[in-house]
Amino acid sequence: MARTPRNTLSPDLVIRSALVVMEAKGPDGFSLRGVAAELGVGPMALYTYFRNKDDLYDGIRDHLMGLMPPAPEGLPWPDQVRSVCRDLRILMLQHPCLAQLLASRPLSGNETARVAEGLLSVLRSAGFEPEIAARTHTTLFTYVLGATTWEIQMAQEQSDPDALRRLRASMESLSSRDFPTVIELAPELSRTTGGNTQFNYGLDLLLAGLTARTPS
Amino acid sequence: MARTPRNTLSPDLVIRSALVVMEAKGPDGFSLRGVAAELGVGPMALYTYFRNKDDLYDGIRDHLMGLMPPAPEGLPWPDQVRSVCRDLRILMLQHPCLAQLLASRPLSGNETARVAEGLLSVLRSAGFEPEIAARTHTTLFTYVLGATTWEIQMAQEQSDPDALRRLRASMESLSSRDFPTVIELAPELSRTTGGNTQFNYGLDLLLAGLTARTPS
DNA sequence: ACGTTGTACTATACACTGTACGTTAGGGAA
DNA sequence: TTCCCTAACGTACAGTGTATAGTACAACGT
Repeated sequence: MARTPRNTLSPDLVIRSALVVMEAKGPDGFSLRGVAAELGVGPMALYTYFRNKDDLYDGIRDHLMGLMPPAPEGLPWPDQVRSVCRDLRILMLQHPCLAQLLASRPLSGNETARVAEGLLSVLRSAGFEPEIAARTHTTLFTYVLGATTWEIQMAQEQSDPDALRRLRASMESLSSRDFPTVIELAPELSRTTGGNTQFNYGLDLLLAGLTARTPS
Repeated sequence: MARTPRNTLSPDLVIRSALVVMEAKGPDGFSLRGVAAELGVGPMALYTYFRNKDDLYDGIRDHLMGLMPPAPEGLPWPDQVRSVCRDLRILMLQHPCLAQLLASRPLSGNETARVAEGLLSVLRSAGFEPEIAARTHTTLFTYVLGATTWEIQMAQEQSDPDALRRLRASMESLSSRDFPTVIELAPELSRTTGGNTQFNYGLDLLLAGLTARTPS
């Protein structure tokens, strides 16, 4: 039996292969068997390094978070915050599966903590009390999560002709008496370009509210 | 063969059973076979009313959106906006699967359109230009989506003793030299009570930014 | 140099999934 | 009554995560 040599695998190698499979087949087509095949290994081999599929997900998430650049230094704190939020959005757009991984699994891991540390320390240095800093952090994080998840969702929809056709059909079927505003604004609402503008708009609203509460 | 009589099923009945299964077994344990069993029917019977599982998801989502109360009238617009956002959050908390359904499927259906119409018309009446109203709508919606998804996630985590133990372990393993702020604020960040406060904090930030841009 | 042991990987198997396909029976229309 | 349409059925398939048991290899103590 052509048994593969020992120690060809490692947690990191598994994670990288998992990422390859995930980006190739999409989060839905992702399977442990696919990862194992990518590695030329039996499906159960992965269980040496990860307790189960969710555990592997956590590994992938933390690995992706490791790609986040550090918070920039030497800028006014609102610009630092803006920068971190934009970087996270960009990373999520580059790796669409990250959105799902962030939304469906608890946060853990060193890289994830590193990112949190960056944003939190910016807020603390800006003079926010601990509790307010934590609340602000959560608000910013969840805004980026929701906004970017939605952006990815819209983009995928727009790229699937079948989904697009069905969406148009369901729009057409709306009574223009009952939903005048929705119909009036349908083009704006399903706009896929201008994602930057949309994201920055909401982020600036948050930052405007925040700077109005800047500690003395 | 004890064949069930004709026309015992209907799209609405299927959706209601699906909802029962979903709330009983959680979104992960949800399966078409489970729904069929709940209805006392073979798995393939569902395909008479829904093209596939995703189509059924859309039906459930729209059904849940039908539970949204209409936007209140006779209040200043910021209070109307606040009310709609809070109502959506509450609905998502009552039906945790809604968060997932909103994040992973495009919006369609009459009830979903009704909710959008409510918020959009409030914004238009407040004097926002069409494009700004649409952007604001998306911002508010995505904030509620992200914030409440996260809140649900935290709550589920807190209720699973195994997940909680592993989270604590991963917190302990963080170097207090590299992540002083995360460690200092760990209690605040993983706080599960005070979800109202957290949600309202972010919502108020957005509204503060918005009212600062109120059209003349 | 040689058993021994722990471990990295394999093989098999199970319960389960969504759904394609073909069949059958009940109710309404002619 | 006859016929047809269609709602619900049964069967089958490819695929899933993972429990369990087995196997061969590397390192180690003697």
